[in-house]
Amino acid sequence: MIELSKAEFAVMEALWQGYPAKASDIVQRLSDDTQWHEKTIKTLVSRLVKKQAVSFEKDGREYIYTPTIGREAYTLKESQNFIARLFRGRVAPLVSGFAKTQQLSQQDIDELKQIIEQWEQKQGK
Amino acid sequence: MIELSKAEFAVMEALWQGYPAKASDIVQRLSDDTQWHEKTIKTLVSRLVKKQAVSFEKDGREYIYTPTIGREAYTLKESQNFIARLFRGRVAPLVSGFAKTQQLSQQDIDELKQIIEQWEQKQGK
DNA sequence: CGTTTTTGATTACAGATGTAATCTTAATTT
DNA sequence: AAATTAAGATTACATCTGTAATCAAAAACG
Repeated sequence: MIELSKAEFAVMEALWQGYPAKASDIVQRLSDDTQWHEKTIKTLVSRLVKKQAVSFEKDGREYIYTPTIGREAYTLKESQNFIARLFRGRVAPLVSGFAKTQQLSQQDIDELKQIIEQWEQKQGK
Repeated sequence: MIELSKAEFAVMEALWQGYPAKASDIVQRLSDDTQWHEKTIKTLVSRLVKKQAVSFEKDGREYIYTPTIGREAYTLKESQNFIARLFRGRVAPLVSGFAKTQQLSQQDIDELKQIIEQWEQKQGK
C-alpha cells in the first residue's frame, strides 16, 4: 500500500478538493490552512509523485496533477491499519473511548444508528 | 502529548501487559510477536524512558520499568488525533467505512448498540 | 581471582520526514 | 535582446525511526 506522511496527506487533501490541479492551485488551497512555504509544498508534491499517489500531465512548462488514489479508499485502509494496531481490529473499543469521554454528539449517535440499521438490513434480519 | 512510534508502541504494549517489569521480561514478551533483537528492544525502552512514557527504579544492576501513561489514555488520544486528521473529528465516517466494506461483526454491532444505549441513558432521554 | 556473561549506556547508520534553498531552464517583462 | 520571474529538479539538513553493534562496568562462573 502507498504510505503517506502527515504532511503528504495534507497535500493530498488539497488535491482531493479538486483535480486535476496545478501546483499553484495546491499551494493556494494549502495557504488557507498552513504556513507552508511554496517550496515545501512542491517538495511534498514531488514525493507524492514518486510514491505514485499522484500522477501528472505536462501542460507546457507546468504540470497538472491528479491523485491516483481516492480519499475514501485511502482513509479506509489507514483506519483499518490503525484499528488493527490499537484495538486488535475491532472498531467498538474506539467508539467506546469517545463515548466515555463525552465526544459523541447527537449527530454521531444518529449516524451510528443508521449504520447499524443498514447493517442489519443487509444481514436480512 | 507524548508521541510514540509504532515500534515504541509495541514495546509499551508489552509493558502494559504487566508492570513493573524488567527489560528481560519485556524482551521475553515481545519475542512472542516479533523477531526483534534484544538490543533493539533495549534501545526502544531507552527512548521510551527519554520520552518519559516509561519510568524506572534501579534494583541492583537491573532496572524495573513502569509505564507512566495508561494504555486507555494513550489510545484515546491517538484515536482523537487520528479521527481529527482523517475525519474532521467525527467518528461515524470511520465506522461507516468499516460497514461498507463488511468489516463489522455481530459483536461490533452489539457493542455499538450498547454504547448508544448508555449514551442515551446519560443524556437522560 | 581471572574470565565470561549480562546490563544498561553510547554509538552507528540508513531511510523517512519536515522544511526549505539552490539550480536549470523556459517564459515573461521591460 | 537582456533581465527577471517562475516551474520543476536537485540538493540540503536536522530530527525521527528502525534496527542493531560496541562499550563499560558489574556480576556470575570456573
